[in-house]
Amino acid sequence: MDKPSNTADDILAAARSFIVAGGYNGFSYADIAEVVGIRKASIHHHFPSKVDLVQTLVRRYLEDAVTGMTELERNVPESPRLLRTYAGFWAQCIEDASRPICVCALLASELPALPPEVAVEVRAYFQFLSGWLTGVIERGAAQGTLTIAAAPRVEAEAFMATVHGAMISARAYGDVLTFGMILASTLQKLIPAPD
Amino acid sequence: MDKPSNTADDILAAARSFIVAGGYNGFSYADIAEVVGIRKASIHHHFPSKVDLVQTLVRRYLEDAVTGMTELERNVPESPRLLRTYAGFWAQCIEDASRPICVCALLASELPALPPEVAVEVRAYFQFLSGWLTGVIERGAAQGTLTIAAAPRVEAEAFMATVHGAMISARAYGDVLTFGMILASTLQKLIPAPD
DNA sequence: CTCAATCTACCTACTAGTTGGTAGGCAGTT
DNA sequence: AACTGCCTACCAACTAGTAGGTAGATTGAG
Repeated sequence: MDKPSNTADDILAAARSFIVAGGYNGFSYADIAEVVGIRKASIHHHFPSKVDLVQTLVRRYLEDAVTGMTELERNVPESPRLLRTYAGFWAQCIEDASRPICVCALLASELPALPPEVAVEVRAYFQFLSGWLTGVIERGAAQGTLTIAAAPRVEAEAFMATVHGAMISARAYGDVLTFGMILASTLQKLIPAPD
Repeated sequence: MDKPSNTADDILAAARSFIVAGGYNGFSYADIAEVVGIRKASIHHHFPSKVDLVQTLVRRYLEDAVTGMTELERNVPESPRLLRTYAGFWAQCIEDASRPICVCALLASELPALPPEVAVEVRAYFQFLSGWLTGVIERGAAQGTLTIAAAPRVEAEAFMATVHGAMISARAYGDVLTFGMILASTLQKLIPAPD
C-alpha cells in the first residue's frame, strides 16, 4: 500500500523543480537524468516525450490542487480563514524556498510557446483555481464574513492575479517577505473585522 | 536626424516579440535571423552574444519606461488618472495583441535561469516601477485623491503584482477583456469618488 | 581631387556541444 | 515467455558562437 521507490515520481519531481526555475525550455532530459541518477534514454521509458512528461506533471499538479482545496475546505469552512490559509501556504513555500512559484503561473506566462497539450492543462488549472476562489468569496460575501466591492468572480480573478504577481515580485526582489507583505494588505481589504 | 533603417533595432524588436512569447530560452539566433531577413552570423556582428542582445533589450526597455513615465507625469499630474492611464496602456496593448505581456514580468518569472547580466536589468526595472508607483500613490494619498489602507509602498507593490498577475491570467484564458476587468475593480478600490 | 586605408554590414562555411528521441540489448521479476 | 526498468550506442536537428572573406561606404593624407 505504501509507495515503492518510484523513478517516474523522481523524474516528475526533478522536472518540476527545473520548470519552476526556468520554464518549459529551461531544462533538458540530460538535466533530469543527472539529478535522478539514471541515463537520459531511461527517461523516455517512463515518459516517451517531453510533452508527455510535462503534461503528466501539470495534470497531476491540478489533481493535487483539487484534492488539497477540497480537503482544506472541509477542515476550514470559513472564507476568511480559507483565503488566509491559501495565501499562507504560498508564503511558506516561498520562505522555505521549497516551491518559490506556482508551476502553472510560470507556464501560463510563456503559454504561446508551449506545446498545445501542455497549454490546455495549464488553462484547466487557472479555471479550477479561479472557480474555487469565486465560490469561497461568494460564500464569504453571502455570510458577511468578507467585504467585496465587485462581483465574486471579479474579486476572485483579482485575488488570483495578485497572488501570481506577488510570486513574481518576490522572485524579482529576491526577498521572501515581499509576498507576505502584499498578501497581508490584499486580505485586509477583503476581511472586515480585524481581531 | 531621422532614423535610418536600423538592423540592430529590427533584431531587438524581433527578440522582444520572441521573448514575450516564450521567454529567454524560447528563441534562437536562427529564429531572429529568419524574421529580420539576415543570416544568423550577422546578428553576432550587432550583438556578440545572446546575453548582450537581451541585456541591451531589457536596458532599453527600462529606459523607455523611465522616459515614458516621466512624460506621462508631466501631462497627467493627478494620481488617479495616472494609475488609470498606466492600466489603460496595458489594457490596450493586450487587446490589440501588440504587447500581450510585460517583457520584465515574463523574464522575472524565470529569473533563476537567466544569465546574471540580464537578471540585474530585470531587477532594476522592478525597482523603478515600484518606486514610481509608490510616488504616485503617496502623492495621491497626501492630496486625498486616493484612498489607501496600507503604506504607499505596500499599495504600490500590491498594485504592480495585480497588473502582472492579470497579464498572466489574460494569457491563460486567452481572453483580452480579463485584464481590464481585474484592473477596473482594483482601481475602484483606490479611487474614492466615482463620477 | 584621388587613391589607399579603414570601417561597416553582411555573407558562407564551419565548429563543438546539446537537443529530444530511437534501436536494440540485458538482467531480474512475474 | 513476457514484462519491467534500465543500459549503451546511436541519430538528425539544432544551439550559440567563430573564422575568414567580400562589397560598399567613409575617411584622411598627399
